Amino acid sequence: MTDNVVDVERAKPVTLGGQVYAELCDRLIGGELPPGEKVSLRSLAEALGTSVMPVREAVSRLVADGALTVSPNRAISVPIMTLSAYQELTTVRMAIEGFAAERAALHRTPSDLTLIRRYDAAFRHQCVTETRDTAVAMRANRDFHFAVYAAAGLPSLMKIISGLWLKIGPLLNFDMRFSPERLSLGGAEAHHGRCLEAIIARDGPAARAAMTGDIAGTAAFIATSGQLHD
Amino acid sequence: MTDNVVDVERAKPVTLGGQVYAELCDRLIGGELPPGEKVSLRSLAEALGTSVMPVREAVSRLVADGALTVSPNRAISVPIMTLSAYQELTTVRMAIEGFAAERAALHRTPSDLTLIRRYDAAFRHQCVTETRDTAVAMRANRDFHFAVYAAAGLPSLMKIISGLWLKIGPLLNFDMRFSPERLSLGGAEAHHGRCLEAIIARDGPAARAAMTGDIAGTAAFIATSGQLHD
DNA sequence: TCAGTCTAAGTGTGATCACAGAAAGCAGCA
DNA sequence: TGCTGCTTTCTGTGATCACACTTAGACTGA
Repeated sequence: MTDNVVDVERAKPVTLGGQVYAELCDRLIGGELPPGEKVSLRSLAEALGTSVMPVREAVSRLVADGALTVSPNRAISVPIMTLSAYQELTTVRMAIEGFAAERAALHRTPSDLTLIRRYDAAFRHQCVTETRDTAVAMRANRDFHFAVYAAAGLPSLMKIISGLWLKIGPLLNFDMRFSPERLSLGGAEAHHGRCLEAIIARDGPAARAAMTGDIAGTAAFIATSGQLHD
Repeated sequence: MTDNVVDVERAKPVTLGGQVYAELCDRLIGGELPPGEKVSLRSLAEALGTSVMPVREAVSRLVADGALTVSPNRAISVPIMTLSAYQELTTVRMAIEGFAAERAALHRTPSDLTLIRRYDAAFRHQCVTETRDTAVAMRANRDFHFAVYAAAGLPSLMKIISGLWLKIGPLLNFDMRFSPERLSLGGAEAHHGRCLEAIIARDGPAARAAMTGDIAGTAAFIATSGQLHD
């Protein structure tokens, strides 16, 4: 989890394996690899123009993160989330990301605040515009969240949250492709707005409440999409 | 992080790389690899009787977890924690493990309770006995904590906590080797007792308070050992 | 005795080969 | 048409080799 794509600022990894890891992270949270998709080391290596070695290392890390699963048949695929697993992940996210938002409200610097404001405005713009680009909107949403988490000033917590988003990403983005009009159905704009205000006011509990509300909202949205079984 | 050693129950990994990963985790949290120790792929492979390939995969995962670091010189070593990094990790631990304890108090089953009781008794026994075995005591402490976290019923949270312990382990256990008599100085027994009682009484906030108190106590103990700089 | 150089061993990373096992495609029979 | 059995391809895993780079050490020179 040294250099997840979800990190706000990222440097191009020096090692080839690291680049493949970053590339796979991008595809994963971008919804290009839908849940259940099988992944082959050799075909991926050929597609990326490298040998299997860097792909092996990247996939190994992704499997360790839980972003990919290896079947008993040794087949690698994007995990198909069950309803209970998703609910569990949502519970964990509300606790951890809620805590991060609370810390952010108490420790944010002025530069943190301008960054958060910028991404909030970008997301809000995508919500009201007619020619809505889902990918851009999702990117703005991600940037907003991680700008908040970065303001908490806890790098190791950011890495943990990155790992959580890596698991949530495929489901979230793949669903969004099929129903982009429901982007703001969970009330994301409202939650973001309340979170931003709480951070401005240095009101920790309110920031936590807004963030957990946002997560619960998107979770409810996903639950109604019918992609989850079990 | 598929199969950390710190997990309470673990199955022997089928793949050779997984076995090496488990072995390295054991050495790491057991204090056999002190902070700053350099690690070589080939020598490790020879010591474990395998080729470099499985070691490479294991080390790659450990580096991704932050349990090992690779220098700009591409040298792999156990990271030397700075004081600020340790404080940050402690903050994160108090939030996450505190939440886990709170959840455990609310969701524990009778079988969870018997397990927690057993490990608490084992740790307490090591604290009062004359012929104290530090390694056994640390093992009991770890088992107690993870029995509590397992009772929270959130597997993904357990993996996250495992990752945190992987970073804390070397420092904690290596320090303990030099000052075993201070094992109970942080008031670990008292905190464990209060945590157990809170879990029995299904008192979430009390369980969280006891757990955060325990973590803060060991953190203060480490801070006085003088191993931390910067 | 000390500084400088130069060689040799060791480092991680990437590529290629070898191997056991699992799918998949396809022919042949009922 | 539908099922069985074989064969070919493809899978991940482990081992080995190649390469650029760093580092430790001995050796030479002053």
